Amino acid sequence: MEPTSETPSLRERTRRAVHAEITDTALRLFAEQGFEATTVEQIATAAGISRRSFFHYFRSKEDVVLGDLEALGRRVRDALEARPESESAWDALREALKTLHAPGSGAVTALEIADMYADAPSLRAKHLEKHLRWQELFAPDIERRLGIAPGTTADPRARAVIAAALACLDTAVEAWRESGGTADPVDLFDAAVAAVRG
Amino acid sequence: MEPTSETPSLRERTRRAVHAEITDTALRLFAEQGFEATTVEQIATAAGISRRSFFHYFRSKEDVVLGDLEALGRRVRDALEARPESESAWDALREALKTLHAPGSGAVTALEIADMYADAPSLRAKHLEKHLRWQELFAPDIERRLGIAPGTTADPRARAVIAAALACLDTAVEAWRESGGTADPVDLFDAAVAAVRG
DNA sequence: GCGAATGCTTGCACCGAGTGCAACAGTCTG
DNA sequence: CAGACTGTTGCACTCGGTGCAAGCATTCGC
Repeated sequence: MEPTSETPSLRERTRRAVHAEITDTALRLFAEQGFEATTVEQIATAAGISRRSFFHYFRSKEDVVLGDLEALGRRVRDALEARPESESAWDALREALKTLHAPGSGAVTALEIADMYADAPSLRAKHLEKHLRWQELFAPDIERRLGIAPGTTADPRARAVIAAALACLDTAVEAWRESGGTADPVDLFDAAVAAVRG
Repeated sequence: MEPTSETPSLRERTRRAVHAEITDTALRLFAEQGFEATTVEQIATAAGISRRSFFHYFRSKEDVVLGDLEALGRRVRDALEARPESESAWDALREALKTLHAPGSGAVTALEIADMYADAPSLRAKHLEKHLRWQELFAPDIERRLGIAPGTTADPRARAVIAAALACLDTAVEAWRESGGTADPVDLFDAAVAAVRG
């Protein structure tokens, strides 16, 4: 066992460093020549590791861009569960999703990331795939807010509401990208949600 | 040029026959051993053609299952545009999407297809990808119903509503699959839509 | 501090999806 | 029948991704 909260042990530190190095290198290459045109071979070489090692750090090329959407999902879920008990499913979801509107540090801008999504179908695909996991992650809370018994068999309602909210998020981001980053993403998101709720 | 509406010419007929043969063979294999466990090699051999020829008929392995979602999308769009002018975006979409609830002929049941989706991420991925095309296909009509000027730059609303409706469809189908095909898909869909609309 | 267990890197061989190309066989037209 | 056209096929290749085993560094127990 390693110390989990102590100094992260040399191994852990180098691991994180390599991870960061790969991420930076890859994102730079993606931004320069496009996601699909960049091979794992190139990334590995540029990052100073072997092709094989790349796959020890990332399960797929897409995962470099996606980052840790798993952890992000948990953060949103926590924000969701922190919303007032009385708040409606939609309101709680909308506010919880706004916590995603974060700084965006790093040399590669959020706009460039959005551009990658725009011309790489496989990237969009894995992104949407992660959203399906979020559905299950948020479902318990949303079921409660909708007044659905937790064990209800095959009830599409909670998942539908969550999927709809995530669709609002994605269309808002896409619209923001199309605006060249000039529009306010939160406004776009709110507009999308309002339109969906009729 | 070939006659487009005449007797479809031998070539065209054999082409269709081979297409159908591949589809049947592939779906049977998928149902038997699973989508991912089935290789294109196997399908081609079982269908009596070469691996290379398979890719002359289908762009990808997934396309065999997806069928012609392009054409299906156009049919839904036509149904959408046929809805009364005065109908709201949501109502029109909901009713138009119900036209998808069709017979389902063929040796492989709709339930088996749904099962394939359930355990093949790449299949889900391409499916969702097609939905993005549908978004653009339905957008003009929905923008009109929402009272948005057609040329409006980067407005997420129409696409958000469409994506939300499609999400309802997908979650309804998924819930139907989980019920083992016992629940009524149309009821599930209506319930999902009602929940999303708050 | 030493040896052993552990973990990371790497090369290698392999698989499966998908593509470009060129040769070949069948069909259709003049 | 000759020539244009179209579909089939094999071949070689690219790329993402995985299993395996050898080698090297680190870490842990004594």
